[in-house]
Amino acid sequence: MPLTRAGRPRLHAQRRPGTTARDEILDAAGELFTTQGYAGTSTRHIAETVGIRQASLYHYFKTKDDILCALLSQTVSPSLSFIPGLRAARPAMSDAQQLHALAVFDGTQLLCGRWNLGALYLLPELRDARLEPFYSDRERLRRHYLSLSLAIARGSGVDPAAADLPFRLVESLVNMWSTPEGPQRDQLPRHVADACLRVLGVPDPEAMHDRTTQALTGAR
Amino acid sequence: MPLTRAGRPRLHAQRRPGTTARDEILDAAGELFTTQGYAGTSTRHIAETVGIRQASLYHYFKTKDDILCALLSQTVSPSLSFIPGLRAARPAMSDAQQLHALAVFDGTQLLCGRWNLGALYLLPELRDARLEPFYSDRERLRRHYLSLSLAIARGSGVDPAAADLPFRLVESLVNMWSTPEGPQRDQLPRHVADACLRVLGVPDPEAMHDRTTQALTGAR
DNA sequence: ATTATCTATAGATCTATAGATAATGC
DNA sequence: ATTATCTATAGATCTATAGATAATGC
Repeated sequence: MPLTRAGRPRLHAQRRPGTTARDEILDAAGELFTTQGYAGTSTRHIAETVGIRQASLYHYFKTKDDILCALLSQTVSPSLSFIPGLRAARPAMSDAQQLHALAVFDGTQLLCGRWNLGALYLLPELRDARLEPFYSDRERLRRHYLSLSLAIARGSGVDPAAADLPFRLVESLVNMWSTPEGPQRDQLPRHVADACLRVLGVPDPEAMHDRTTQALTGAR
Repeated sequence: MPLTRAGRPRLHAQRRPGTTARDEILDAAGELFTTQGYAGTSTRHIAETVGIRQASLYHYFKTKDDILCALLSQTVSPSLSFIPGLRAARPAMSDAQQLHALAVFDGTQLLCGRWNLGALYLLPELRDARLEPFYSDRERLRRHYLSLSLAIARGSGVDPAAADLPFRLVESLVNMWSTPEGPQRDQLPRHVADACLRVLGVPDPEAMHDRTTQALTGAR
């Protein structure tokens, strides 16, 4: 419980949330990268936003690129980790119920962060070799959406060309990120998940969602 | 029909399509802005891609910003101009038929260009005061999608929260731009338009599309 | 001694301007 | 004379490194 910490004191008091300087930097970079883009954000600008000198960033990150990597690694993995649990829930949950649950979880992840980090994946400037691991995680997530969607489309008779759209619908939540706070915004993932099923020809997804809740809680 | 043109000759032969130097520059900038981002593309890089010197760009554009504006102005306007024609087609075309036709047209616009210019609207770095006119055009387009969608959702009983999704679905074509050439890709706008209606609770949009074609051609 | 910051700066860029040059047009 | 290009460069960045400084920890 030290009141002050080792090292030369900063010129400015802390302005960013986070228990470590590293977290403060990531918070500032998260805001700036998602609003000004990666190339459009200078290391000086990040440092100023944190309230430290530009060179001090390099005590925590070897390069500007490393800051981006640290941010990206927070993003896709929770949704990927959600998948094994879904698999285990078979056959209690139908493909449609699984897709719905994944879309709600993934969509909530995208919307609930302090910054719109999901939008980083859509920046064309980031198609870089160094970032390949992150994009391949994301591609694995997309494939899972795709295989669930294909199975559902097969069952309903909808053209399989529609099977990429559920992933795209959830992804488009990053373009709705600025929706003002309120129940409207909180329900977006649910509505998008419903839309995913409608696109695949499943009628009445709302009722199905209620059945899912029952299946998971064991209620009648 | 001059074999050469006025002015000092270039050091390199033409590499980019276009009848004027201005068009060559826009073609190069279109490729680079959409793949490397705006801030990530230097004027030197654009000039090298065209095959001229960096300073020569400034004979055609006052600033780097002006190049971007010229590109953006090519994008939304065709879809906006498509709307009055749709309005005139009422009441021969239902709201659902109008939305479908708009989505096919708009989606085709997005996919058929030489570069993925629609993606420029999703770059966060471009939320700039100077570009406001372009974003407000785009917002007008979104509102039109929204009002058609709301009317359709009212009719089908689907939650009105779904009414923003058709615009988002069409918009997500910019993330599918790299789909390899072929019938698959050509039919994407059609499938997305179908999906727009399914999201709004319209069953069997394919059949409806055929009826639209009949209404417009006057066939039986 | 270790740590976290600071100051200072090298070297590479980046945008935009000034003015020279080499064609055509009249 | 006009035009489209070129060369050269000013001045403002930008990333990253070197090394000084001012705390705590032992």
